[in-house]
Amino acid sequence: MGHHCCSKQKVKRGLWSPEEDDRLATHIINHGHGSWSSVPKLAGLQRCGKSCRLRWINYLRPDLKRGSFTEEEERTIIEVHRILGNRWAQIAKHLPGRTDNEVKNFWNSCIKKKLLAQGFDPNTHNLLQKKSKSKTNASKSANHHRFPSNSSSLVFSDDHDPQTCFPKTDNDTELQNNTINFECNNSASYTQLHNIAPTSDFWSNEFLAMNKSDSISNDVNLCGYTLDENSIWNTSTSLENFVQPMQTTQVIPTQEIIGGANDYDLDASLFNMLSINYGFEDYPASTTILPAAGVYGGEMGYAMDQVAWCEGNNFQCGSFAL
DNA sequence: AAGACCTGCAACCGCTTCGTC
DNA sequence: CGACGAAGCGGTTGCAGGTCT
Repeated sequence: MGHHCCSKQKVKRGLWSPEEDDRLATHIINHGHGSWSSVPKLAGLQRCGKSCRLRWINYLRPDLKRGSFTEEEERTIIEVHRILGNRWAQIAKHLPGRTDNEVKNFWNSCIKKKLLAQGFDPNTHNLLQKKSKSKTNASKSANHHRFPSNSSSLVFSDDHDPQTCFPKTDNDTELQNNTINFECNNSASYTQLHNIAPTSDFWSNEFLAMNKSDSISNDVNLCGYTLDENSIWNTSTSLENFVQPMQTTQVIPTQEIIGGANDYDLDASLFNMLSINYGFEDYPASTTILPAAGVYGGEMGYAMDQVAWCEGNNFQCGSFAL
């Protein structure tokens, strides 16, 4: 079965011969590709336009880099994939001379296996978890590893449903102390406050560094950052590197949800519970994440949260979900 | 040596997005 | 605003070459 664009034509398929490559390259170098559907005819090829386009983009383009991926490229792919997922074309834009097809193949044949061998889920970049007997129990118990043993205020019992947790406060007072308090109200025995805060190292070293690098999408999937809970959340109530929010705060509206509902599990709900909605106000010359005042807004039903940061006077915002 | 199996990669397929009318 | 064609994109397939048994 041929493509839609060439179903009426008699087209050759399969591997390209050197002669075909030469015809196509010569034509495009001399005349440009214009409309791809007209390229086969103009170049004298028994191929469909779609096939010509692919051959040019993936193989004949003069600016393509040949050879194996470098370690630097590999790191870039992993980092960008952690944020963007399987958006190969977007990932390839961060690797000059590489094509989306090449990146995709490299991911599937090499990086994926490496991550699995290291115990990471290549889809989520989280640590792989052992499957338990029942889905419910599995999801409930699986989350303990996220938090360090010394984070006593963040330990939940198996009979506790994190989805019923909600921020204790919606006023500014506690936020201005750089603390985020959650209360679990489904059981009297779990009515305790949890003071958590992202560590400054996380934001400054990981998240901000990424967003300084290039034009990464505003849609930020932070699930990967939950891998090293010690570097993300701590129980400290002081965040010396955080800038105090202003009294009047612009809350960034919710943006596109990343990830599908299919992936939703207790990991997600737990992470959602611990997530923070940040709002921002113009804060000159700061590259620091700003926790906003009055950000809770009673919207914990959302399966996602927002985060934002500023670089100079440019404010960025993103959403994350699992 | 030969067949089975594995791996990497080029190419295809079908869906989505974009642009034009 | 909807229809249509072109382009873009990601998942999948098929094949050649390598490795294993």
